Amino acid sequence: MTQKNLFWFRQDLRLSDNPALYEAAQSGEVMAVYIFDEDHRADFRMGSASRWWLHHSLSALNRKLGGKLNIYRGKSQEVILRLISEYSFQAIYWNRCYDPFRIKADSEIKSFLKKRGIECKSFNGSLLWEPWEVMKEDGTPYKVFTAFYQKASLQGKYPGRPLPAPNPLTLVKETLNALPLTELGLLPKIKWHASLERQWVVGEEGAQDRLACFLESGLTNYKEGRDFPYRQNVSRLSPCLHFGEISPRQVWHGVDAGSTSFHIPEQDKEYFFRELGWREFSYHLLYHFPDFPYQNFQKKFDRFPWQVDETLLKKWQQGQTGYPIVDAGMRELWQTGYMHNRVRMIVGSFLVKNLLLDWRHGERWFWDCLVDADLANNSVSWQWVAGSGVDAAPYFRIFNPVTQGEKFDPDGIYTRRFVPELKNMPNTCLFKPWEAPEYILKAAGVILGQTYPKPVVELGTSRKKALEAFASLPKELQFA
DNA sequence: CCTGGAGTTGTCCTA
DNA sequence: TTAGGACAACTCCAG
Repeated sequence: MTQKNLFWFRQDLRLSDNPALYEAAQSGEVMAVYIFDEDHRADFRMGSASRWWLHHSLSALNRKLGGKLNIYRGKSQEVILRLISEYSFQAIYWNRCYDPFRIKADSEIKSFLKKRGIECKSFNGSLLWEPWEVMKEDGTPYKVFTAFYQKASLQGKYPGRPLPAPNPLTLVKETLNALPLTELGLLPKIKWHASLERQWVVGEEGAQDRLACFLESGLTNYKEGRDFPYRQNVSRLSPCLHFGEISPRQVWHGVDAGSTSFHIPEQDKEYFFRELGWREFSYHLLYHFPDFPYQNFQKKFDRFPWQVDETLLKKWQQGQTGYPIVDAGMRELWQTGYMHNRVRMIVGSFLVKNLLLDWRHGERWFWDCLVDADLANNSVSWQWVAGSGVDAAPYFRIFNPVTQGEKFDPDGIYTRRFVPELKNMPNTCLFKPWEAPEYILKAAGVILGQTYPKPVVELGTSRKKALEAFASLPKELQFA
C-alpha cells in the first residue's frame, strides 16, 4: 500500500518551488488541503480585497490540481484533527507562515500532532532568509535596514535555486467534508470588484507572466523609473508574493538570469534586490517584535497628540482631500486594490503629518483595500512613514503633495487617470487647483468645492503643527 | 567599553 | 534657475 501524506497549502499557492509539497510528493500520495481559518487572526481578519484575490488564487490552484484541492473552513487544528482521524497519514507537510498569530497556532498544532505520534515537516517556502537566521554578532535582531541587508546578502547564504514542480504528483481527493470554493464566500456581495478583475491575472501562471513581463520591460531603468507612478517600472508582484503564487527565490533567480539575457544594468538589479531585502527585513522585525501591527515601535510616540476626526479620515479614504496626487493614490487603491509605492509614501505622509491622524487608521484601511495586504510589510511600512518605526528618519521629512506631484507625475498622466474631474487642468496648476486663476478653472470645467473638493487642510499650517507635535515628544527612547 | 560613521525615499530658504 | 546648506539629536552597529 502506498503511503499517504497530508499537504497543507497556506501562503504558498503554487506548485513550483514549493519545498514542502515537493518533499510530500517524493514520499507518497498527497492529499492537498486548504483551510480558510480566520479564528487565529484575532482582529486582523483578511480584508475584502485580499479575499477576492484568495478566491481566484484558490480557483486557479484547484484547476492546476485537476480539481483535487480539498477546501475547508474553520479552526485549522480542528480540521486537521478530523482529517487525521478519518485517514491514515504518514506525515503532514507545510511551509511555514511567519505572522505572530500563525506562529502561535502552528506550534500548538505541532505539539498535538506530536502527541498523537504524527510526524510534521515544515519548510521555508516564502522567505530568502529565516527571520532568526540574520542576527547581529551579539545575537540580537537588526533595527537598521542597510546593516541587516549587508549581513544577509554578503555574509548570509545566497538564495538557493528554486525547485521544480513535483513530478509525479499523485493526488487524493477527499470527498467526505471538502467544500466547493464558493462556500467560503470570499467574493464581495456588491459588485465593486469588477475593476479589480480587469487589473489582475491571479494565480501561479499569472505571477510567472508578470515576472517575465517585468524582466522584459520593467527592470531596465528600475532604479530611476520606480519612483514614477505613471511608468511601468515596478514589478507589481507584491500580491503574488504575499499569497505565495511565486516565491522570492524564483523572483531573485529570475531577475539574476533575466538581467543577463536582457542586459540589465547592474544598478537596476541591485536596487530591485534591495526591495526584496526590505520584505525580508519586515518579516525579521515582525518576528522579533510581534507588537509591530499594534504598538509604536518607539515608545515615545505613545505621547503623540493624534487628532481624532472621522470626517477627515473619511475624506482621506475616499480620495476627497483636495490634494490631487493624494486623491489619485487613494482612488487607485480603491479601484485596483493596489497603489504605487511612491504614492503610498505620499498618502501616508499626508495622513500622519498633515492630517495628524494615527498611522493605525492608515494601516487598517490599507489592510482592507490592498490585494497585497501583508501584516509584516504593512505595519513596518506604516510605522516607517509615521516615524515611529525602525529608522532614524529625521522628523522633518514631511512630503509636500504639490511638490511630489509635480516631481513624480510631471505630465499628470497618473493623476488625471484617477482624478478625471481634473483632466482638463493644465500641468502648471494640476497639483494645486486652489491657486488656479478663475479663468483657468472655468476653462477646465472645474468648480472648487463642487466638482472637486477644496483642500481639507492648509499645507503650511498643518506642516508646522506636525513639527511642533514631533518636537513635543520626550527625548528618551525606549523600544517595545 | 569606547569610537566614529551612518541612517530608503524631503523641504525650504538663500545666495 | 539652481545648487547647497540647515533642519536635532539620537540610536544603531561594526570595529
